[in-house]
Amino acid sequence: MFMHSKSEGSYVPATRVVRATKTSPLCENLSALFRKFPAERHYQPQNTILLHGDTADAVYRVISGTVRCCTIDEDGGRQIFSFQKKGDFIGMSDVDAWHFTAEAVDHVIVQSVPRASLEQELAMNFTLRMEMRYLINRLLIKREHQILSLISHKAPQRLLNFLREFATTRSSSGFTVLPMCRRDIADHLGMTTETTSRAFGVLKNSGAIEMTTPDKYRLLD
Amino acid sequence: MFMHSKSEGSYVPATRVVRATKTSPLCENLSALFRKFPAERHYQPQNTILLHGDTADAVYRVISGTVRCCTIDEDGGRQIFSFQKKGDFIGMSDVDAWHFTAEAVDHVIVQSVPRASLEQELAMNFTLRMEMRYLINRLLIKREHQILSLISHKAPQRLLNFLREFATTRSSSGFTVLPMCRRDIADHLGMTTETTSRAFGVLKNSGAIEMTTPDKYRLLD
DNA sequence: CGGTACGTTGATCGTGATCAAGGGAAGTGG
DNA sequence: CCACTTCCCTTGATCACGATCAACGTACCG
Repeated sequence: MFMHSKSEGSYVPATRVVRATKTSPLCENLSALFRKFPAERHYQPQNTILLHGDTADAVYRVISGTVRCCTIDEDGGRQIFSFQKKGDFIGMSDVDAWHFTAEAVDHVIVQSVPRASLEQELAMNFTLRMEMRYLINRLLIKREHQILSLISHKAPQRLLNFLREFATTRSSSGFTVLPMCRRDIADHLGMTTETTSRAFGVLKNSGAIEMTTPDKYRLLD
Repeated sequence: MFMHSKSEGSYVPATRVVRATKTSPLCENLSALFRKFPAERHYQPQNTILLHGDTADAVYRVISGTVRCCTIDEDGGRQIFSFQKKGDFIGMSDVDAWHFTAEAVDHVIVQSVPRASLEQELAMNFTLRMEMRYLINRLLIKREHQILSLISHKAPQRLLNFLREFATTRSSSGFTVLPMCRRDIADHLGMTTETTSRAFGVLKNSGAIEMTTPDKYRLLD
């Protein structure tokens, strides 16, 4: 007898929330650079924005929609490292070739700055260089938190942490909409779709979250 | 009946080895900077080299010995992100405070460059900046490989990958000595000491490695 | 209307965590 | 020098979590 308890409040939450990366830095200089290249590109759901291995000839910023950044291993396994949303930058760390693939989850609009322009600006602008360093350092710290989370948390806790972080960056209040499917969440958290679905069930039954449809949730407690 | 088979060659290896990060980059300018600060510091086993949260007022390079870089979560769980050895740099990514702790595994000798000197040099030296970017990008890619490995490989495979990578960076030929204990390896690979010990057993029985003492191994196949 | 993709739930099985015990090496104090 | 502790490695037994295999309902779409 070791099924999930269906009783209320049985799921221990909190106290171990991944130390949230501080509020997103302003990156004034970087933003200013993007303002010089206002052209927008649109991507339909599931379309590729940039492909692992291709020349990293630009950097991107998400204007709207959700982008998943992932790699595929030789066994066909996919790992989604992050979901990028409005205001997030993509591809800042790569120097020559993309070390990951970026795909549109829903309808996505991005701006891009040619790599050459970025490099030119970087050579002259000290503050921009510092912004980049902070950005990439935060990325590294985030990856290490993900490793820690994978090792020390069970599936429902990882999902809860994800939903919490996702909520802070998306909805200001009330319900949060999940633009991605269960498979995407599973590949992000390192589990199967079935486990993801069951983890949602655990969180609902324990009163940690409330859901109206499979893609809308609200944090409780 | 689902114990490990004790028969020879039963353990499927290879084909999915984490794409090894290329041979370590030269980092000529960075090395030159370190040559200007030849003073060495010595650390006894288990001693702290730098502490998570302290001001990142220097960067380090390992002269000899092995350093473990780790973080401790609020439940006491420890995650060792990397073992740094001769020639490796430590603390290049942090801008203000250390986001991890570095400890000596065995007797360790390091050199250090004051942060201020690094920053001064960075401001003037384009090549040095590029070296730093490559270094940190490789670090990020390495972390993402670690995540992928955690998700898609079983314990013996993870251990084998670790032993392979460790061997390439340590011993040129023949046997490789493990300076760290099972607990350190376990905390690096995200498993328990018992599982680590059993994983060694699997690799030995499958003919993937050969061991004389618990801290000396040789890769076969 | 059939096909497909997605979410959910159930049943079973395997990996690894956990609990427990024992052996060997090294250090300490009598 | 030996009793004693302590740490590390190993092995065994059991159990929980999550993967896997399977089935089903629903929404969407050509």
